[in-house]
Amino acid sequence: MAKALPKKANFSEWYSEILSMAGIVDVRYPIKGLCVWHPFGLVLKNKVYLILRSLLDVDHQEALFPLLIPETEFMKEAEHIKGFEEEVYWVTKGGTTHLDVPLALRPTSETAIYPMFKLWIRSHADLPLKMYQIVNTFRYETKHTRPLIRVREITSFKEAHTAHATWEAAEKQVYEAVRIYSKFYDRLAIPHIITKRPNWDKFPGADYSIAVDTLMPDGKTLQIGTIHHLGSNFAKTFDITYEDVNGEQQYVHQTCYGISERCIAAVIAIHGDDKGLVFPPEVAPIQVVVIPIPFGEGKDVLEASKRVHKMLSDAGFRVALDDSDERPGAKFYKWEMKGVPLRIEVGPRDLKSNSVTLVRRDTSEKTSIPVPDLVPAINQKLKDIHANLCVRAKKSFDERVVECATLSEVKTAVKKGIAKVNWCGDEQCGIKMEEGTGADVLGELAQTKKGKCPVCGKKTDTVVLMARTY
RNA sequence: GGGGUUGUAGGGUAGUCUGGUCCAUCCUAUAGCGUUCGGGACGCUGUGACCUGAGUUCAAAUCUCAGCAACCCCA
Repeated sequence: MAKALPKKANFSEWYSEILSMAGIVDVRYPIKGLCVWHPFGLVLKNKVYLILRSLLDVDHQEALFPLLIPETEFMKEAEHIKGFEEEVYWVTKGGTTHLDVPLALRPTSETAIYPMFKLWIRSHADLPLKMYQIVNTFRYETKHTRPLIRVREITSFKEAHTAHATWEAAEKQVYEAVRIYSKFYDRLAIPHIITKRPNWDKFPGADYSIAVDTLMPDGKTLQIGTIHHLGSNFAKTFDITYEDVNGEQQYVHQTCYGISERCIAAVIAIHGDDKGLVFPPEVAPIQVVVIPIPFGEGKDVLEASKRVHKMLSDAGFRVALDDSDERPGAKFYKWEMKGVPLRIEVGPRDLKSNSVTLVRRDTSEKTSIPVPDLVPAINQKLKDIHANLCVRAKKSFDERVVECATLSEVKTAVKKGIAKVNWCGDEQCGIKMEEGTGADVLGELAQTKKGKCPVCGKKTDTVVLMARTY
């Protein structure tokens, strides 16, 4: 028997094994925190980012800014530098020549983009300006790195940057970004929760930050998106102004919001099971695999399999025919591990009745489908699979979100998931809550509920989420 | 941030304590051939490794130091 995948209950081990066994990434690249996307993993990534692009392309323009940022620009925004200074890679030499101005490898691109915004924005007619780019960014992570989750090169950072005439218009964009991200994760069947990060945890240089978190199988939360209201902080630093209708110069108000390949980690971690990957059909690199079950010479079966393959391919499905000479059982295991949503078995029994056997990855349900009905049947099954993944993931998520009134309740809840607890809003209390439970305050929920702060006992309506985080 | 452990074929390991027996063991992978094939087949014949550098020594996978990398624990 081939090497077995560890059970998903041992999540850490399962996660790193499946990445390598299924061919998502290879972590053996000889620099800490960097890894290589395998072709199969890259197709997955591209399918996922296609969704993200389609949601943004409605009213954002895609651009591409350079990787290097001169120290002189990077150092302009004081809070921003402080937030990143320990994590920046610096280029200090060109060949053998020492550079007078060191160049930063972007840890994020505000300081690359905003000097250009200054040149581009002249009048209120130029606003709002909404741009995004999908690029690699570098952060010298000192904590333990983990593929797709905590890396030193983020290979696929989608960062959007917008500029608006007023603070209120920028805030409206924040809500719009929340809506876009929420829709994105719905398409991936990833349950998620939106909070406003506490002040001590906001993006360096922002007025406030909103975060999208999901819950991993081991009970830790994963931040899978952030949205920042930058106010006019960067506008003042980079002198980004526009002429308003009265002919006066005003600072712009900005937002930025980002999603990284952590979204891929979430898809893998949340939908996968003991047999391997499970993909929502929309992003599955292969949606249907056709497996011939030969007998004797096996020519008839193979011919029939080829016809099925062509029919599905012509119908627009991403379909593979596995006519290698492994045994059928070995093929079943292999394609299940790779997360293919539907398997079609074509064998002598099927041939006799001009039908095929259709097997779902998520439920293992088997059905016999007459060949003429195959295309509509597959369309329906793929829809059913997506719906089932949504329901299944949501259930597992909801079961692990627990309302708590005391710190000891929080401490118990965060062993398995997320604790909901009241908070008076005082930073000192927030820090005590973190210290007392070993968990982090994710942020405030928009919904309120009457209660008391578990530290000072003050009455409050504010509810925060707490969890152990990645 | 602090502490610890480890590095041997594509992956997992034995050998390291006590230097020579080791052109290195086993499982897996992989190539060829044959028998197989409705849930991880089997036989035969092959392929393939001691992290990098320096040191100690007649002799280093084995001992020492440094680097790089991986993992674990604590804050």
